[in-house]
Amino acid sequence: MSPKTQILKRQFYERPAQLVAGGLIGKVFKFGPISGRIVEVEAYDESEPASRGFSGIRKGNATLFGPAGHLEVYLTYGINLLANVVCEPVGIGSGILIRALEPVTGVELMRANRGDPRVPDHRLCSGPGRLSRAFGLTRDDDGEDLVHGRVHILDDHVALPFTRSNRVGISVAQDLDWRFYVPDNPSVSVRRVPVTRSRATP
DNA sequence: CATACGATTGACT
DNA sequence: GTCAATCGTATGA
Repeated sequence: MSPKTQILKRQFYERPAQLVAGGLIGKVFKFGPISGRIVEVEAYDESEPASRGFSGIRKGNATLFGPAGHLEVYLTYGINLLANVVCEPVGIGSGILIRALEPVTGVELMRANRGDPRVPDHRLCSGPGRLSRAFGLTRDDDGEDLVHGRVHILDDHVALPFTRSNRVGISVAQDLDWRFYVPDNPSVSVRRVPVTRSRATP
């Protein structure tokens, strides 16, 4: 008998981002009728310069410094909303970027939200901006409580094997292997990640 | 004020 | 492969 599906508890999130990140792989991100299984995330720690928390509390990142287990939704490139899971106790600005999901329920709603009927299932949530759009997230969802609010992360006891690489799309701290993803999963974002060279080719 | 620039995406050569 | 879209925030004159 497998244990019952449950919402992840507050204490799950009150840990360093690198630890929570690995724990999120295989969990289910759910917003109303729409849900997807997490297959790619990146950890961002307050102490390193690629993190939005690195420079302290600012106008747009207060949620990140709030209590763990909340969702931070923020705009990048003036175009895309990205979703962060807040980690660590109040006052620490660390979190996890959800980068890709494998659609589970509400696939046609996702396609409608994406606005393109030709998008194949495995591309609906294959990127941080794409999944925010597929789920219909808005800036009003910034600060949503993942434990008691409308957006949840569920544990249905499905374990997926995952590996790590360096993170995508950043210009600093590129050496940290804080991207966690399920190898060969078709929903993982396809952007090429710069290879971390331990030694430059001569 | 002016300007630079993102934890990206989609269109195009 | 290259590049524009688009806008809130940060930084400097």
